[in-house]
Amino acid sequence: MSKTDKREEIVRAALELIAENGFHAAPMALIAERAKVGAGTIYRYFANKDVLISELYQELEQRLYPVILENYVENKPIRERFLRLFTDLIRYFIANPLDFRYLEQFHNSPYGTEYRRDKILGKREGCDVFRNLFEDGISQQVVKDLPLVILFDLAFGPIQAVTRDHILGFVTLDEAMVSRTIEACWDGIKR
Amino acid sequence: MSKTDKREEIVRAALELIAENGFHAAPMALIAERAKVGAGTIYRYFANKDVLISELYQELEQRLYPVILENYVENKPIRERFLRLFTDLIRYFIANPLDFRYLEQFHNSPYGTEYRRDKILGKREGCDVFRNLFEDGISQQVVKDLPLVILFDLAFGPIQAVTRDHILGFVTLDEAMVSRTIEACWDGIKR
DNA sequence: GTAAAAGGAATGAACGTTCATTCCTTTTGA
DNA sequence: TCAAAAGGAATGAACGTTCATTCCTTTTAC
Repeated sequence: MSKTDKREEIVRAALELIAENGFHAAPMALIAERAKVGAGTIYRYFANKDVLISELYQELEQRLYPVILENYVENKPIRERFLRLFTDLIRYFIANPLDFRYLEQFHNSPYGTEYRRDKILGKREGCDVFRNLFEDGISQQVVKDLPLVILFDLAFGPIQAVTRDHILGFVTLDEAMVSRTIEACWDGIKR
Repeated sequence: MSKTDKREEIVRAALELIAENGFHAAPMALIAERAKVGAGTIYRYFANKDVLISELYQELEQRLYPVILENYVENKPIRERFLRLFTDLIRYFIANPLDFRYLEQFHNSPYGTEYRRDKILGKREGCDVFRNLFEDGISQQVVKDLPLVILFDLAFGPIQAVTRDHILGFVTLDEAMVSRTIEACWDGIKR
């Protein structure tokens, strides 16, 4: 096994364990076991568990962005851009439930709160498409004139909730249901 | 200090610690210290930590329900009932941020997922006002004909998100902003 | 071409710490 | 005086992390 393979195996094992049952269910020894690697080996690639968790988060973000931007076109009507962006977002998460569950765990942990604070205070560059979309929407008067944070919550809140419920099996999001759900989100933020 | 006082102190200490920094930041020894009680005393009132956590959750639910039902009237238009219910819900959480943060922590833990599964599968009786409201809305054709779970997510998703962001100081929810946010939620679920 | 030597990646047993829980002593209240 | 309640030190399991050692690859020397 090559060097990068080992790193990948560690990251994959951590993703699986944490996504499936949360941080508390992923001791380093278990991550090592699932990655088929010695416990000490993890520390050749990551300084400690916090670093592993944070780097994994960043990797997932970096995988996600290009995919949802692939079909996104800036100079289209706001509504169309919104539907496209959020449809592709839900599709990505449905196709990659481990990624979704991991991001969720991360956001609901002290790591995530800190991260969010940095993003909102502008200390960290995020995926600016969303911000641009909402700002354009406000200035074109097709989106409600509410604080950006609230618009984000109105859009991402339901998306996160329905995706979680689909992955947990509480509801089935087929293409039609995804579409109707995102239309409903749009109804919430549009003027 | 009377017997019930001690129990209350333990519950209060646990609520504070867990709400402020999550389960991992609330070891039994610290709960005991903050409650001004011996570590062993906790076990006279709760069989173990899981029981303490679950009973505290149920207590918070039991405190919440009467408050949001206080001004709720069944035979009013759906829209009015929706606005009243969710406004009172947000107000309660803003007035009781520890309760909100605790419920959030609980819901985002394995306890919470299990709990939610039981509720959705009907194994546990919940606050049926919400279900009745949405079902009435659908049958009166004023609410979108979507699965109940999705309607819940469309309504509770944003509410949870904005409340969290208010409590974390990312936005300020004054009365006007609460009202506009809940109107936006209504726009999302109404036909 | 081959054997010896070096380098460094990988290992997992061992360590110190933290935690939930238990157990035994002390205090309380009737 | 005694049973119940409270206290907190003791316990052992679980955890993240370290480090002496092994193992494997690459380099060196002839």
